[in-house]
Amino acid sequence: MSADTSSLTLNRLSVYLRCLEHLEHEGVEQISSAALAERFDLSASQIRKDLAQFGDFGIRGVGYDVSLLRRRLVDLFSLDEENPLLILGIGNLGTALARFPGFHRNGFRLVGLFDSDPEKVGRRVAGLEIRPPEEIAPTVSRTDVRLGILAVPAEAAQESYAELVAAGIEAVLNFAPVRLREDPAVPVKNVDLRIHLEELVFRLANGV
Amino acid sequence: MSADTSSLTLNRLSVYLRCLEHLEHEGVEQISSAALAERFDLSASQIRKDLAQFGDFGIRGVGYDVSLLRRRLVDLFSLDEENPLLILGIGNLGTALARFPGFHRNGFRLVGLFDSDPEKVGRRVAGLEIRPPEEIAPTVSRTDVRLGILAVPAEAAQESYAELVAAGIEAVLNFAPVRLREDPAVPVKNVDLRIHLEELVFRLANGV
DNA sequence: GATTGTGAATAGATTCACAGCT
DNA sequence: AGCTGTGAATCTATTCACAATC
Repeated sequence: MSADTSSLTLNRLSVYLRCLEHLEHEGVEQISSAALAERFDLSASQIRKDLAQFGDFGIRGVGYDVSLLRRRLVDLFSLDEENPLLILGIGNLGTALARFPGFHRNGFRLVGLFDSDPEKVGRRVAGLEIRPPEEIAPTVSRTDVRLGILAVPAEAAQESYAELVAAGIEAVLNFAPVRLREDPAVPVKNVDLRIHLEELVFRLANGV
Repeated sequence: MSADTSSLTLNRLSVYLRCLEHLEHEGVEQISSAALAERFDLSASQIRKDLAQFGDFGIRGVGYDVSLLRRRLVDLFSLDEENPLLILGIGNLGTALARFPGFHRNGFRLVGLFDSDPEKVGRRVAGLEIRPPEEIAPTVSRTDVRLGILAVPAEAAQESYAELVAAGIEAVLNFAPVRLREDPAVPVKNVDLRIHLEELVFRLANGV
């Protein structure tokens, strides 16, 4: 299947999923691409093209069945299962992420919290006990967790990424403001909060 | 000046800034676009094109002066001043963001925390007292804060955005997983953590 | 009559390749 | 001799416009 889908398309599909959840909650049953675009300030032809990559989800002359399309997208992203996650680095940000509701429902489940600081090991956050990094590999074997969230300080990020790779983690969401040297088998998605602020400040200073 | 710079370019410039900070810390004084690209897995011609949009920062035959280029980028993003920020919604995520070191140095300064929950008003987080949303407007007048971070639950996001707009905030970083109906004068950048996880899960399930 | 799915057209971003400096 | 800055070439993404379908 289309493994060559761009990040742009995939990320828009996630947005459509949020919109559909919203509409289903409101009790809307059918919607056309034009109405969806109007309602959430999207592009109708882009919605159709994005969706058409994965199947004929709509009905010509009618539109899309909100609930059915939502289920299709949930299925596309394997969100019907509970995808296990672990977090390495339980500082301020790691703690907040551990408590973040979106990581406990909606297709994800936190199965481990790790920190190299012996002071933190043994504490409980969000119902899980913080464990030392040596225990990542056993957790991977036990739970089949494939996704790791990296929330360590910038200095430790490269080394911590290597620990995740060595333990068998297959993809990493990196919150450290550092460009990691990637292992080709373990893709990294970076989330750098300052990047967004910097863009907004630039635009404010330069008139959009 | 080029106010028509794409987000793609601006975000890469932020990445270059991180790389230069790293290099300066290591004591590197000069670097060519090719070496920079090699070191951080970037594209040399793209680095040159991105930088050339804002001036002739390099020296032909030599490369870029690390410290000088870093200062140019800091200047470009107005990070030499301390850009004031406020946060609306001091739950788990808002609290973590308030404590996030990147929002206290590196060109930003938190000047206000707001929450509509009377239980929370009066508590102190990261050295600031949480205040009710009515006090956003006075804070805007007093501190000239232009940037607001929205960290409220999804249901409250649209209304809270409207409060920020009404109080005179000029740009918003939205952490709620909702597409906001935007006021054309107050741009929104969305940070949806689930989007990234969903992309990674999709790629794992479909072989990159 | 309305709306999808899609090839063709346009717009935008990246890479190439080299002339122009140091 | 080496590396930047940049137009031209390529690649990617978005929008248009309409035939196919309900």
